[in-house]
Amino acid sequence: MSSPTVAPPARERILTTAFALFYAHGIRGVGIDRIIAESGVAKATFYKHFPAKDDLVLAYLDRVDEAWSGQLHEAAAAAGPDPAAQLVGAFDALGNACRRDGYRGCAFINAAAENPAGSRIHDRTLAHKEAVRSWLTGLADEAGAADPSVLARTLTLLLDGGLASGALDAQPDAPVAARAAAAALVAGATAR
Amino acid sequence: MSSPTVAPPARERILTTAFALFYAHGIRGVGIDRIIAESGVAKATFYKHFPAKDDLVLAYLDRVDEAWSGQLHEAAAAAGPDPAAQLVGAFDALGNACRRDGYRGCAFINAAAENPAGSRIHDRTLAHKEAVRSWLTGLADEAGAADPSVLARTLTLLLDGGLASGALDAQPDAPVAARAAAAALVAGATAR
DNA sequence: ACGCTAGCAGACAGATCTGTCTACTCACAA
DNA sequence: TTGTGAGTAGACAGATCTGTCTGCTAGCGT
Repeated sequence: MSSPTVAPPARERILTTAFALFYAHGIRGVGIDRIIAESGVAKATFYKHFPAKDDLVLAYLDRVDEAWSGQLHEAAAAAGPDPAAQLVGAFDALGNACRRDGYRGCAFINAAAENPAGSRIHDRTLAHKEAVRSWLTGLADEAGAADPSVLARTLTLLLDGGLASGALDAQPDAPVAARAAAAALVAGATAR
Repeated sequence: MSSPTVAPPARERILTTAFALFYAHGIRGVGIDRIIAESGVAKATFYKHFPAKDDLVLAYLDRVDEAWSGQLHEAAAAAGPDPAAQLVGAFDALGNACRRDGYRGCAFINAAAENPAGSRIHDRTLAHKEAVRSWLTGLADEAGAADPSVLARTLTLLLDGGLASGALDAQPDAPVAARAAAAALVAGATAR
């Protein structure tokens, strides 16, 4: 045992609580008061760290981005050094995510669904998806794909489709089918 | 010409208004008062037709289901009599949808994102997705796919992915890539 | 000892949202 | 003519939600 659980800083508590609540109930479905109550923080403290609810939402999305990108990269890396194998291996992250309890789809897609097109939240979602796609494009390029950007785009479709539909029926065949389709498409696109 | 368009019935006006507003701003983003005001209906009338907001949402989703299924079937039929070609042709509906102005993704996915897992709205979404998938499974079967349910599942992933990500960046290459991938997968699965 | 910063506790204002309820109008059919 | 059904107009209750503001406490460096 180390120190007697010193102190969890207020900002961190808020963010952790918001992460769980936003994801589980949707952004509009969770009020500031509830976040305040469940994170055990004073209202003034909350508004010192996050001047408006949207600021908290953005911080939440950043945390989601960090987590999801990490899982994607890890899964890809676990597939070994071959870029083509990494493209397919990334889909293991999808399977893991869908299997997790309380899984409710892609937090970014959900957030974008609740917010108008020009909003900061919508833009952040776009940036996230773009980052994933450009990472996949890089891998596809290394793998020698005929058209890396098309392959990457196609793979993001499978990924997003798996994220979206896996949220509905919990049946595990969605990520399996996604992975298999990815393998076929990667093989087809890199065949020489 | 039949009857001279007698009167615009209240229920219909409500539904039309709700369709536009819910889709554009999200379900939680539109209040009853606004629907009342924009459809030019009295509050009592509204609550006579729809005892609760959720009832209106359900009616809205039914209308969406009708429209989207219709477009899917039409696009498939336009591809001719060959079931394999129909599976690919269905993706033209995706392209048309993404190209439409004010396109904001799949109304069902968006609705599910705003509502908890056990809700009637969530269930309705599930039923819709299930209906699409079983229709695709039938086509895949007719097309002689080795495993019709896996092919259908894979195609729904591409479809949902296109619906979800097409909502973010308006770039038209998503539906194009989806269609191309569908063609490749259908060809691969039905090859003998 | 002093002041600064971080935090806690909670009242409060103002807006908004769902749903109820009363009262009136109009068309139409018995 | 009289009743019924559908609709209009809008006040109202009660909840909830965001954001502000006032006080108080406690650690910490100087």
